[in-house]
Amino acid sequence: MNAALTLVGKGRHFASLGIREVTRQAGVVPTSFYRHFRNMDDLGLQLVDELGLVLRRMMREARNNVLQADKLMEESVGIFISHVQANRSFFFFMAQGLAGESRAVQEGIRSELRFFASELANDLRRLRLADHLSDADLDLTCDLVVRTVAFSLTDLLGVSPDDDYQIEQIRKRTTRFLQLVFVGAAHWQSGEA
Amino acid sequence: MNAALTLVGKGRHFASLGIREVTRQAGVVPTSFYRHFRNMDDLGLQLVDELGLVLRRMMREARNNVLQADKLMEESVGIFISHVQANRSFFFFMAQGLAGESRAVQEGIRSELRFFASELANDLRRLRLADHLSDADLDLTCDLVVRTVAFSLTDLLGVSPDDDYQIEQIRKRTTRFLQLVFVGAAHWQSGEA
DNA sequence: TACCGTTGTGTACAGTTGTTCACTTATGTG
DNA sequence: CACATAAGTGAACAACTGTACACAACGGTA
Repeated sequence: MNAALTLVGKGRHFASLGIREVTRQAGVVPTSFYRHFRNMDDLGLQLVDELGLVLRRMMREARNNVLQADKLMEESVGIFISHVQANRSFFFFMAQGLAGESRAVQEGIRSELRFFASELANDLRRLRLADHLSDADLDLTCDLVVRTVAFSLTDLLGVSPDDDYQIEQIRKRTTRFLQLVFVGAAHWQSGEA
Repeated sequence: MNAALTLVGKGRHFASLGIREVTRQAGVVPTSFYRHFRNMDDLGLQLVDELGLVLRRMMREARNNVLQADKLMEESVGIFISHVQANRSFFFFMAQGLAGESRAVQEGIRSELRFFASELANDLRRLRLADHLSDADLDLTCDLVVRTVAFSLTDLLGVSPDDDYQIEQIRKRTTRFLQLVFVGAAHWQSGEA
């Protein structure tokens, strides 16, 4: 799994990886692959599971560090970006998988995102930051937030990890996107659709 | 190019396509490939160009059909969805390319999206629908709109093209996302960041 | 009609791929 | 220690890959 991730981190697309290639990178004979996975799809699914862990760690850190509500978005986006930097390959895999070859991997990642959005909704409820929104409208908002951040991932992975200027631009832009969404949510009234 | 697109439409990922595979699908001998393209990346780039045409057609139709501002979003999302249905393979290619293997293709698609966002900003200015926003804030809003729609693409491509119920759900959800963004834009004041 | 540039063909080759099988080696538990 | 299970090995296979080359059919223009 590390080998596959490494290759993805080097810019290869997961869908184009072969068994021999992965085992070569892992420094192991091709047949060893079958001791652990049935095929590449299987490996992909297990990577999705590990990705889930990465996302949960990120969520936990965000929850711990965002105590006062006013800096909520800046801090969260910052944490997001630093986790992406620290687990670049994983997030490459995630970005690729969203439109990937394997339906199962695709669905796995999508469901991680859904989970993330629902946890976010819980937190906002708990912090009483969304009292005027119905459950459905809060879900809508959180879904949009997660999508926006997920799309920023594409930007982030497109620039070199030490191009601090560009990363800062992405950070600011993403933060403003979220502010825009929350301003929308603050003035949202259910009936208006 | 049609052959490659067909394979992508069948669920294959562009990055995993080979020259022989594509020529086989095209009903042509492998060597013929080199009469038209230097390699698969080259083919991808030419597909991006054609994708540009598809997007421009879509934009034109949206401009013609959205005369009264009140139904702007419903109509636009509808047009978007019908174009996706009519050019499914192209949009598969686009969704894949955003996190694809070839940096050039990736940048090409991204620049199509930027163009799209800037045209959208022009239109909104022209229709005087965004008079209270600075140019920068209007750009921000339009960028977010385009991203949101682009992400919906992933949802749309994930469901069967004749699953009318699910498509309708996506249509409604995407529309509401856009409404949320525009409510945000309407109440946005530059200073608040 | 003769000609030329474009597209397509057939053959060839060396390298890579996924998968199989019988085998050795490592690892941790009773 | 002995032993069962897990992990890794090496050789072999047929199938497939990208690419090269010399040659043939096509289409339009002079």
